[in-house]
Amino acid sequence: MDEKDAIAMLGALSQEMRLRIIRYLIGRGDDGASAGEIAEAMDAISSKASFHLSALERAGLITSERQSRKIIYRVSFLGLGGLLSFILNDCCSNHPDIREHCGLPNFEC
Amino acid sequence: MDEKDAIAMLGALSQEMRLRIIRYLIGRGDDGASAGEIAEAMDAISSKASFHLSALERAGLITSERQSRKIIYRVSFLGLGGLLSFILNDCCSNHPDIREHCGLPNFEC
DNA sequence: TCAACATTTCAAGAGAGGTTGAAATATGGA
DNA sequence: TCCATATTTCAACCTCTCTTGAAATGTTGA
Repeated sequence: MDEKDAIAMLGALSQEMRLRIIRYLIGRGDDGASAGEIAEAMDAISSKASFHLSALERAGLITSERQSRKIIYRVSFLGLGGLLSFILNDCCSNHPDIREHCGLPNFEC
Repeated sequence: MDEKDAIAMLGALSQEMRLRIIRYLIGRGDDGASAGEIAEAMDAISSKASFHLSALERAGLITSERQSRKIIYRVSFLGLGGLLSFILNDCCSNHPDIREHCGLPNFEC
């Protein structure tokens, strides 16, 4: 996870429908959801949902797996965790007391 | 910190120079840095730096304070912490074991 | 008040990103 | 093979963002 990856992930998350998709997929857990289910849940036409799903996948925030006719999307905990670590470490490595300002519990960075 | 605020912050961070400015200002700590120092550190013309500084300030990620002729910018630990909390809580509230996937130490969400 | 300094604002142009409907691709079952 | 289903790709259009140089604003000291 370098700076370029982080910028791509931040950009992918900074869009209303994409953030809603991430939240929806987190709620679905390991089951994930098909592109059609996601489009319906977002109240969006298929091409719009597909556009945003591919943006999220390109950024490494979700994964896809074909199951017969459907394509199942799942949130990538690895990707999301990597982004959080990037921000936290960029934060904490330079300034040890930032954690406190962040309202986050104490832990080693 | 609602969804709109988070999207604005994520969008503000998802740009190379703005992310570099944040990292630079974190390194400067409470002293902060003037617009001119930041522009020089970023190797950017003043209007370009000013454009990105105002984007970061609008998003709540940095603060500004005039000191005679100069304007001192500082990273907003409150803002940055709020964004982290938003992502973490959105994450953890729905799915308690995501922390583990994130590679983050254990703590209460 | 005037000049130098520090920074922002503005307008214009280039480029990236988002939305839409239609067409294309892929899959499974009759 | 043919049809229905599921999803993506494409092109067109619009909007938003970024960059640049020039002009405007605010501040200090002579």
